[in-house]
Amino acid sequence: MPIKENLLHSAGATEEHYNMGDYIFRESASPQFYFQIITGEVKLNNYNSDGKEFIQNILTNNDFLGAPMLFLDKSYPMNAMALSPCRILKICKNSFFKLLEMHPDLYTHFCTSMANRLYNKYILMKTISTHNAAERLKEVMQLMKQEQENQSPYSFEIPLTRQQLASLTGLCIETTIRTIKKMEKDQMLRIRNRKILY
DNA sequence: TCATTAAAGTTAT
DNA sequence: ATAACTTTAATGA
Repeated sequence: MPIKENLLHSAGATEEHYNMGDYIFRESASPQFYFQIITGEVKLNNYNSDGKEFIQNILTNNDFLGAPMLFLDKSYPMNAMALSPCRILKICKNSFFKLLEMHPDLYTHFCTSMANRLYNKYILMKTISTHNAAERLKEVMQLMKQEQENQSPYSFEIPLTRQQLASLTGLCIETTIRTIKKMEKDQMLRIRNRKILY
């Protein structure tokens, strides 16, 4: 799914380092680069007027950041912040488009990646807007788990804090915690030293 | 069914 | 130590 590292390098990409808490880009800035995570985790988020955070997505190794906006003459609708120390490949818009033109197969793969992200976004949004707390949380966990090799029950440790889970589903943290406890009782997940196994 | 508030326990830096 | 995260309980929309 990701674009090969050496290919990006030969097209002029540079490797950027970010510390935890650093912004990669901010809401309303204008998109100038294609970013691809080598290692680390990045969240895409917004804050509402009360300061409450909504996390759009949490991205990790080999994911790209904010790429769809390169195709539009619009500013970023969200922030991107490093959740851990990150190594990220960065290449300017023009070089990126040249690269895609030179490699039509790459273009296709890239479109597929974007479509896939969009698809998951639709799934999550429909669940968040129509379903109860347990179903919302289950959907977030399911979407993360489907990337995993091992699909057997309780094999996947959710790499998110309760807080992040709440911010991804639009729930408050207390409801998130209580609902997770209830889901454990209902055998939908297990909890081992505070970590959620799904 | 879920948010809010408050208070306290736990873990990570 | 201090901040960040987790948990429980009470109350109200």
